[in-house]
Amino acid sequence: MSKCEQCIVRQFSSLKALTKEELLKMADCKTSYTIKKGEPIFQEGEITKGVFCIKEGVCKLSKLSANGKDQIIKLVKPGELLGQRSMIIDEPANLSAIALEDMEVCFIPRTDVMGFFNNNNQFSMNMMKTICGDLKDADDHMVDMAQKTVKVRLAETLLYLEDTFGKNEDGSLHLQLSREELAGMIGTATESCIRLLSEFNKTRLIKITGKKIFIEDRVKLKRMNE
Amino acid sequence: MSKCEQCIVRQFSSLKALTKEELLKMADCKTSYTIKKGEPIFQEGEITKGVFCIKEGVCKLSKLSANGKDQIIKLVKPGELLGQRSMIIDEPANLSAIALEDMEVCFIPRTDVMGFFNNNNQFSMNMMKTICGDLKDADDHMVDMAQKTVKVRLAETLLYLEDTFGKNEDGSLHLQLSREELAGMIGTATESCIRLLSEFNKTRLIKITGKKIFIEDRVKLKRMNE
DNA sequence: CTTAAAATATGATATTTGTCATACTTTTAA
DNA sequence: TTAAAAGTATGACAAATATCATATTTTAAG
Repeated sequence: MSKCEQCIVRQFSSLKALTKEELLKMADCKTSYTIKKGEPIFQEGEITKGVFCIKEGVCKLSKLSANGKDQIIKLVKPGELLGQRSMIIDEPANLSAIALEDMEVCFIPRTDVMGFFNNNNQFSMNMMKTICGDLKDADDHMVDMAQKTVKVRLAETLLYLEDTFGKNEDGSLHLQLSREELAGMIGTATESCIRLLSEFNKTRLIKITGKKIFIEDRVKLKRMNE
Repeated sequence: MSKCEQCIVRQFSSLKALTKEELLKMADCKTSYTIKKGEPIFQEGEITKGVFCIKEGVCKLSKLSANGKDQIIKLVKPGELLGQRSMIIDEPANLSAIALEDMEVCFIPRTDVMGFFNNNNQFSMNMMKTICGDLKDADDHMVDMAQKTVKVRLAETLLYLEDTFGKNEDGSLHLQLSREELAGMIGTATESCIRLLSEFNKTRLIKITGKKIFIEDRVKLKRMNE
């Protein structure tokens, strides 16, 4: 069992407020998992009995809509926690978490997290701030969905992907989403997404080489939402 | 200065966890306001130095989008608190709060709420749960925005308005929104909203008499999102 | 290596939604 | 009380987006 004390990613989440003693205790109660690309960490409606800390790999939080399409609400990266909301209000998961890359995650049982939560004010405050940040993001995202065109949403999403997950050495977006997933992020039909990507490719806003996407003109992509 | 102890609406918010002593203290530090229909409680970007408790009247939380349209994120009713998120992460308001009816609200300064927050675990837990609930609602709402048609969103919104704010004695929706506001809730152009209302009226799903809207066929309205 | 399945791409077309113009109605203020 | 302003309504049209069909390319499985 690896030591939580030495885990770098905890610095990026609410967990950074935990004391050495708490970290030792956490190392005892946690379980580590390896999750392959495409596999779920948990599914919408499932009762999650704790919180997951992402050590490696990116996953999507999505929800199945009545029309059968998967809407992606958020992408989650190493250092972040999953399942905080469900833990606090003790409800089944509202979203599914599915690995977009091979992942390493640690599971910490509800009772233990709640223990830290009640005893360590800084920890609960951090978690609260994270959730408040998520709420702000969700509100902002909702306005975009309601008021911006698919084209603008695609432009914004491409920039977000580069800013958040970076580029490969060749300059292409590091996080590779399928066209269907990209469509799920911007909330449109897969065909519409593909069509707009082609258009962006033709107008030199991006360059597409097989599965790789290169952002060629950040300025014009940014200007689209004005 | 009225007594918080005797205020009924506090039962419906996180404030119900406060002790008698805390309520007495709160009565001392709070300020009561009357806000006329159409007036703001606070605006997007404004620094709010505390939390508002709604005693009477309904308000909308909205955000101005780049295209100049106001997207309504949430309607807030008596008993609920406003400005919790901004208080916790100490940021300017992300949304504007504007009265839809004449309102009575109490303002409680940040430092006082934070005092209760740090000393009364049940209170902070309640507030946290409220925010988690808001986050769930926002995520669900986002999926609707992205995946459902304007027609279905209108049907759902009408049912929501009846369920949440009730009917007048004549059976019409108690909360009267302008067509523009209704359009802002469902995220569409005002004309589109009006057109669909007319259609619903013709097909007897609703009945429109001047500004009044009567829901005539709940079952069919509900079935639209299938 | 070969074949089936999945993902990507594109055309044709239908549907939805937005925009602009304009008329009518209600509310507000002088 | 009346004129102006705001809100509501509707038509005509344009633009955005979805859907269905089908071709091509890529990936996965045997």
